[in-house]
Amino acid sequence: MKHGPVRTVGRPKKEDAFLASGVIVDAAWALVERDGVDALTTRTLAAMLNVKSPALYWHVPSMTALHSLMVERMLTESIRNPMPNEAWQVWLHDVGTAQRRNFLSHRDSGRIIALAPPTEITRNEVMPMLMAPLVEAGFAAEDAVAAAGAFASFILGWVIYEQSAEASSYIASLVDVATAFEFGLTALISGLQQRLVNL
Amino acid sequence: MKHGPVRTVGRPKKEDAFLASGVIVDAAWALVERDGVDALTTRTLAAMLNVKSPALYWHVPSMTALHSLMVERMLTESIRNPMPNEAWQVWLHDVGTAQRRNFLSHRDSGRIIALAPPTEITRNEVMPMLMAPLVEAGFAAEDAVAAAGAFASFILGWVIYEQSAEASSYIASLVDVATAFEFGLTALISGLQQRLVNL
DNA sequence: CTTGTTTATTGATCATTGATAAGTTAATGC
DNA sequence: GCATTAACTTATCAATGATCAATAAACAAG
Repeated sequence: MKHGPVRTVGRPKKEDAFLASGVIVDAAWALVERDGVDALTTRTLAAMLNVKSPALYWHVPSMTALHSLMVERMLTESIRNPMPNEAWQVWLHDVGTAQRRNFLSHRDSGRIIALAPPTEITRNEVMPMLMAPLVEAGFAAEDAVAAAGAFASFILGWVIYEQSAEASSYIASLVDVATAFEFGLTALISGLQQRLVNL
Repeated sequence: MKHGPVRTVGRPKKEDAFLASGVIVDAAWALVERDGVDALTTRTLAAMLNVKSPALYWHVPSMTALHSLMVERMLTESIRNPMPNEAWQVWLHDVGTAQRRNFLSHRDSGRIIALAPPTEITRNEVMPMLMAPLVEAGFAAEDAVAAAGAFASFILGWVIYEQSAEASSYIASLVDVATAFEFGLTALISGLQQRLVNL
């Protein structure tokens, strides 16, 4: 027995696991992946951490803020800079593929993104990380923003549909979903390339 | 006074406005557009219709079902078939522009789409209406599905970001949002065109 | 060591929310 | 006229996000 199930009021003893924002986010994803986003409540999450629900509010200001943290965690996992001499088209294609895979590996992530305001990290790290290689490739600054936005939008929308049981079973009845995504992704990238050379 | 504020139990008198699924959907959108999706509860919606909340359950089985009906209403508003001799690229561009405008005119529509399973009408009417002109243009059946999916995903994702106060103010600080959307839309379409000729 | 302060939790409690059950009555069919 | 159906109401539930006061371990100061 690590620490007994009985717990008294007050500050936890030192050997007890400390809660922290990071630990909470991990538990939240674990819970969502097991039971879906509707099962993510302050009580179930707290129970998973051997804690009562008000304790969470010491570390995280609200449920919505937790959603944002969850998104932030996920986004930073699946973005990378281009390797030296890697063509931007190849890099973008790879990042897109990785992001879809990453989103899909987090159950209900599309819905969570949709209801979580982007945090500062998203704005100051993720977006610039997407845009910089495009500027490098010759896109005007505004076009790079637009291209990165289109790319992110396509992936978010796609995952939302793919994670909806009804939508995805409908699509799957018509076509192989992964192939269809691939088709759309390459189309978008080649369209961006065309906008680049036509200047 | 049309009908007094006092209402008795039981079936409503004939001159009272009947509730119906369509009326409820109208009221729901009106409410969401005024106060946002978080204000859409069974009670506020019922109050708007001069009715108590359990009455809604006679016409609509659940809140989620209502969301689906709201989405259905919106989608069918902004899709059209191509006009005779209208190039598919022009048509798709126009439909995309109209859909973004239409989505944006319904507050929080992106979030509502994200949490509403698509209804049969969406599957059996909206998607085919998008795909048919693409097949006509020469796309293979599977490619038309993929193209329509990519198109719908791009627009949904874009609107979600644009309707998020934080995301949209961030984007707007860098670029004109409508122009950026236009850029992404034309890129996607020209990318699809390229996949069509490369066969 | 004692004492006061900070940190991190619990228990109690609220207002809201989606949803159900049972009662009630106007309209409708026979 | 009478039974049935349609369409509501009132009353009520369990679940949820959130707040507040009480509490105790940890820690810093003297």
